[in-house]
Amino acid sequence: MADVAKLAGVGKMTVSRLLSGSANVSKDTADRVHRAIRMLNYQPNELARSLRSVHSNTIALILPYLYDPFFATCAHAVSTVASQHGYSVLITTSNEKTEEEQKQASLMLRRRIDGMIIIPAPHGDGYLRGGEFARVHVVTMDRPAADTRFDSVVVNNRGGTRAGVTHLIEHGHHRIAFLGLNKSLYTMQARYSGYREAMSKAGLQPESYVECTSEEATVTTVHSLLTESKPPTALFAANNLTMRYLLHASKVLKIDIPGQIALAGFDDFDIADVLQPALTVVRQPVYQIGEMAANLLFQRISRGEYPTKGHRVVLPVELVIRRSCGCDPQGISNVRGKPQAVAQNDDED
Amino acid sequence: MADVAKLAGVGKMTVSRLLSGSANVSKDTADRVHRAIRMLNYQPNELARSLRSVHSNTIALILPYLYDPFFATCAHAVSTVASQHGYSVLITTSNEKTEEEQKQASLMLRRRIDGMIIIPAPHGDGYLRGGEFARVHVVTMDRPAADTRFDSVVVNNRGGTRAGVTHLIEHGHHRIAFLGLNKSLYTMQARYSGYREAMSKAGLQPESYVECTSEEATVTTVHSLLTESKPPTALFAANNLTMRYLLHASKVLKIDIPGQIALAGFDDFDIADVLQPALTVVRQPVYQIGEMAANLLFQRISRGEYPTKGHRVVLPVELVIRRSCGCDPQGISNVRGKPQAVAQNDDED
DNA sequence: CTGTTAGCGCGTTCAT
DNA sequence: ATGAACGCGCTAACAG
Repeated sequence: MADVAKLAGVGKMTVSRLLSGSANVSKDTADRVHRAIRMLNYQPNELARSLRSVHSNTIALILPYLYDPFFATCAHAVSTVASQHGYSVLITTSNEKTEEEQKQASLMLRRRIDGMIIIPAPHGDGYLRGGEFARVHVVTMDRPAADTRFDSVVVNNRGGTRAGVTHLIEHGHHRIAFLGLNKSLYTMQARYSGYREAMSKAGLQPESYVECTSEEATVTTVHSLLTESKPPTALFAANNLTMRYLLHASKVLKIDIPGQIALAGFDDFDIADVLQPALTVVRQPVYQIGEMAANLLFQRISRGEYPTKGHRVVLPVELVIRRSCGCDPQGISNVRGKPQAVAQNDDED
Repeated sequence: MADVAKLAGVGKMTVSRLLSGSANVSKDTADRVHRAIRMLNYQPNELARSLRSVHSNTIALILPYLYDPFFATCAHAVSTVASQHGYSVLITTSNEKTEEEQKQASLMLRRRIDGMIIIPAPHGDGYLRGGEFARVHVVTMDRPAADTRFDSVVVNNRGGTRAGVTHLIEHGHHRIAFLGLNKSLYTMQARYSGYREAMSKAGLQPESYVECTSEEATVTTVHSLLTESKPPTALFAANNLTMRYLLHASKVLKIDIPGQIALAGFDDFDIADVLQPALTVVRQPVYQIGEMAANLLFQRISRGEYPTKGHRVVLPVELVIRRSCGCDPQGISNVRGKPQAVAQNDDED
């Protein structure tokens, strides 16, 4: 920068001012400076800029995995919004491990990020209460934060599941099993609650939570489930991955869907409508989750104050009825299924 | 840091040395400093550290989309390797647009990143020849770089496609169509070459490239393809997305696979083996692409020199035979299909 | 083994 | 409207 200033015959400050647009610079000198910048191919050092000013124009994004399409889509949304605000995104994966998440979070702090968006690992975000996080803006998504200071964006897990399970009940099913991943995940618990509510409301007995840990294990689990004395006649898959395990198991065990067993699940995905049969699912607004989280974060950043109470945003979901639940085939014009809004209840999640 | 030094009764340099482990510090003073650090809850400022030293311990990752599972998995690998090396990753999406990519790339440069990994948009990486990139380490993946100074990691697109198409030919098909995305993508061109080679070698006439731009358009395209005077009896989908379009079209048009039309594609994905029929695909080592790219980058960073000639690494692919090609159903033990190595040819890509 | 000096490249604060 | 100092937090280069 000193070189530019010298070449243009001005002080460094004039160059600085011109670049940040903070003060008025006469048309004449501005031109000279611009030319000098071109000549020398000058690029400002953002590092030095961040060191001097307080903000780094960088936010951190910490999530469990990147190869999960749900998380990746959230990340894409965050990245897009950040870009629009002129911010960069430092991304890291926690592999659902608290220690990794915490380690990365404090590394980010040392890098002086202006804010962070986290999909917290189960039980793990207590560290956010620590003093070092007192002066950072934090927003969590998909799962709420333990610390109520922070904003979080979640979807209507309970209501959505209730709608999905209720739909299965309306098909005449009495014994419906709920299959999910690791029980300690917030989303799994919320969805299981929705399942129990739907069953109870219909006067049915909720079954206990069935945990699917792997593709292979799920085959065994489903097999034993179906050879019980009173086997379920319908299954609800708590998320994408569970659904995949289930589909694999149903293929291996040669289960006819929806003839023998009806099926519905939480979270829509790319080829859910192309499968045989097309899957009935609760669709969540994946991109919007990330978008909303990022917007909340930038809102906080621009306000600059650290509120004592965070807000929990609950995004609505919709039931997409296709064929795996037992509904009739639909015409070509409606091959994607007709989304059906799920009543939104503000205090739900 | 000055506070820590004062509290411990030492100079700032001692603290600095202790933290970076660059020189020996006596056990005695080290303890005092450590205690002071605890007391004051001192966290080093990585920004200042980067400004002073030459390296920022940060790399940039620029890719088209994050919601594409292929790209996301590459990103996950990069993030994991970077973490192992103590590096952070600045991520951005280009949306396959050259301008966005270039803009982000130079922003990264101003942030003084130590290296960058790019999945370059078509035609777009000429800017990498610019002088500002002379002092950065760059590795591209999935697609080669225009500038031969840089390393790149690609897979055996041509050989893999040749193997897949040849397999279809061995099933007795003579008219095989090749469907892909935007023709200007490197991978599409390489795969189309492989297709033509396989056809020519078998004495068959390669069909022209069929471009699938959207789900809806593909329905129309496939329909007109199949109502030609001599319609193809087999289709090869050049990637994941094309395959999805194709599956959608085959559902809408009620095409029986593999009875009416045989099908194979490039790039395996999560539920390809669960579909009816299970898909025969060329599987590429997605995670390894990102891993290898990151390793190459860190290798370059640690060497510190900027070579004039980059190396192109070609990763092998394998043909996973399932049912959509017309092969017989396989037992449960082999439901994932049996991968079959594709002969690797060093100068292929 | 440890302290001192001198910047890294900027922006803030004062002066002009 | 512009320039000169000073300092952000840290480390490289020399001292001792």
